[in-house]
Amino acid sequence: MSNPTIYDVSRLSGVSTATVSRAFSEPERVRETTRRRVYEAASALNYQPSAIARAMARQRTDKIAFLICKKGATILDEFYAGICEGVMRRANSLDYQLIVSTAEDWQRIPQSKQIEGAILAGDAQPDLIAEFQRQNVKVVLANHVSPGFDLPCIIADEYDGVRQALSHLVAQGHRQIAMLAGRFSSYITSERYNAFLAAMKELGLSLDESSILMCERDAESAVQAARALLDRPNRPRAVFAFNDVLAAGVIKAARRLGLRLPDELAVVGYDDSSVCQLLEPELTSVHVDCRRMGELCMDRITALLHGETDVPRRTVVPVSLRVRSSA
Amino acid sequence: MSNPTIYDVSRLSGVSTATVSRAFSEPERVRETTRRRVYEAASALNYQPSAIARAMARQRTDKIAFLICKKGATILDEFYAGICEGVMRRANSLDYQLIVSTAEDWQRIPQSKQIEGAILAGDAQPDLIAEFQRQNVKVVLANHVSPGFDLPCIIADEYDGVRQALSHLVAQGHRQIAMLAGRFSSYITSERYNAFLAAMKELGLSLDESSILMCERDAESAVQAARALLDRPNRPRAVFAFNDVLAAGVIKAARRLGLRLPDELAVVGYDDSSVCQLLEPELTSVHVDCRRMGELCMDRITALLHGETDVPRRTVVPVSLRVRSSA
DNA sequence: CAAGCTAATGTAAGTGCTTTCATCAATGGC
DNA sequence: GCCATTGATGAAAGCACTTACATTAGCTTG
Repeated sequence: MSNPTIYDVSRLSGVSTATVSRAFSEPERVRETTRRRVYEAASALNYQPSAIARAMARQRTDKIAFLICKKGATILDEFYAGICEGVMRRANSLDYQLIVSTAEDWQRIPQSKQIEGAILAGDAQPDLIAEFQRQNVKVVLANHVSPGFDLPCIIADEYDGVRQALSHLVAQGHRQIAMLAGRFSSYITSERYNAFLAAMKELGLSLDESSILMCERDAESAVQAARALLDRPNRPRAVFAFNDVLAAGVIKAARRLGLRLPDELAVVGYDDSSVCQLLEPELTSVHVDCRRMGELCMDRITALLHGETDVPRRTVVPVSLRVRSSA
Repeated sequence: MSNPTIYDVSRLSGVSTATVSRAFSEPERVRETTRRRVYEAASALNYQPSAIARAMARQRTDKIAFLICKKGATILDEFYAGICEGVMRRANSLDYQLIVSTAEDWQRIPQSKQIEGAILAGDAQPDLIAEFQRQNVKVVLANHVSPGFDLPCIIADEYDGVRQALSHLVAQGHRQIAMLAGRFSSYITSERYNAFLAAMKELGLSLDESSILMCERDAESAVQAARALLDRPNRPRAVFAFNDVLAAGVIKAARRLGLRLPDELAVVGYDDSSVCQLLEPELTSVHVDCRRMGELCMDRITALLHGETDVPRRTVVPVSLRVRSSA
């Protein structure tokens, strides 16, 4: 019942275990004929090298973790799922095993996980990072920058995303643009906010304090906020929402007021999540290539693991506005 | 630089490695005072037992895999992400490590992964299952039933879901109900289809061949299909869509035709995905507790791993209609 | 207080690979 | 044909734990 070991293969093929081992991990170092003998024996026995034993001997586990650090976020968040998907793809093709978890769950368990690297997505707590560094685990940050640490991080071009969105609205003739943001706690959202201020200035648009709105991060709060905004006597004709869920809220509110989109109200979202194409009108949104971000994370981790020292610290992935019918 | 081992702790605390080992894995078997000495030494050295070495010695890895088997599906599919989330939660709290991947990616890599169990979500290929069984890996199926195998599987109550949806429409006075399904290839969707036929019959509704529609699985196809349906002289007043994306397509089509919902057209979706609350009107949909499904999968796996023999083979999780404003 | 018993601890043999170093075979240059 | 070289293979020592079994310490009890 127990699995065949390298000894069984060694015996059956008549070569030493060293050769069997080499036949599997460095085939070019063993002669063609012997190699074939080994493979035959192996498949006859249905042998597969044990990853555990290998890890033990090599002192490497080929295991890395993807942790969602944003509070309350899970793999159900499309954005993080997208990054995860990218990481997963790359991890699989590089033959790394990927452990997926949230930072909270992860920290609840004392047991050492023997990972070689960790990709932290979202606002990673400094003490988590420090802990990993102490354990000599390589760390890469996704969608976050942690000032205190000198780590590779992969972020989207917030500034350009906001600029593209606003430029588009301007091109449609809008000059009065309201902004709706979820109450933000994360590095990235405040980054986006700064980008908004900067872009408004750059485009020469006046920034009316009253048209900067904050709400909770669910659609219903967005509806409320949007409603208040749209009820004003001098309501804005364009709204830039910090994410698609909020944008959907704005659209809902507009619909309920009987406004025609995009004529009477233009709406732009952010993230280009799957909901954009399900709304009517379809939502114009800033597309962020989160899969790509995930892939880059994995690339940085492997570079670190290979001992490379000149790993880029800050990689900004380009974004692009997907123009649809909401603006 | 290298991590401290059990020997270091043994030396520092003045007890044997066996005792150190026990102090960590069966604390009750070592005297209070010694235990404390061991812990002190361990924390002084910043020692953490190596999961690898432990796995090696114990012949257990505490590692299980969650594989998305549905073709083309990824962790970005909200439904699978939900199951994954449930599995993850439970896995973490039970101190199992979870490897997440798609079945395709998984099979591309020959290397043995040393997992003890696998949770296969969606239509798992028989040969994949057989392969796992051959390797003595415990298997549980999520959202799928594979007739050829005697495996625990966790599925949602398709029949009841459809029945609830249709009953609700009937309660609203509808008698002519059209159905829109994505071209289905999976076990579950055909199950849902059968449930639809059965429920229609049970409710005494006439089933007009022409009001059973199929389309591709994206929103745009649904729009096309719905448009054709709604253009008919004698158009139906209610549509039951097989999932929320299709339902969103129907709503889009209806909006474009200027129909008022739910008065002129009632729409019910399936899955209760996050989009339901973002649409206007909000989409009435059949809620499936996929997190729960994931948790149950994990429970079944652990039962199997503990050698229990009377593990339930077929667990049906209840569903419930979330009534909103689209119907 | 010795015997007997149990609880606590130690000894050492796995666990299945990798890898260093040594050995041996084969090849080529002269 | 001999010696230096290179390439292929083997022997054996880890890697960091667990655990069966042996041993010892600590109590109880008559």
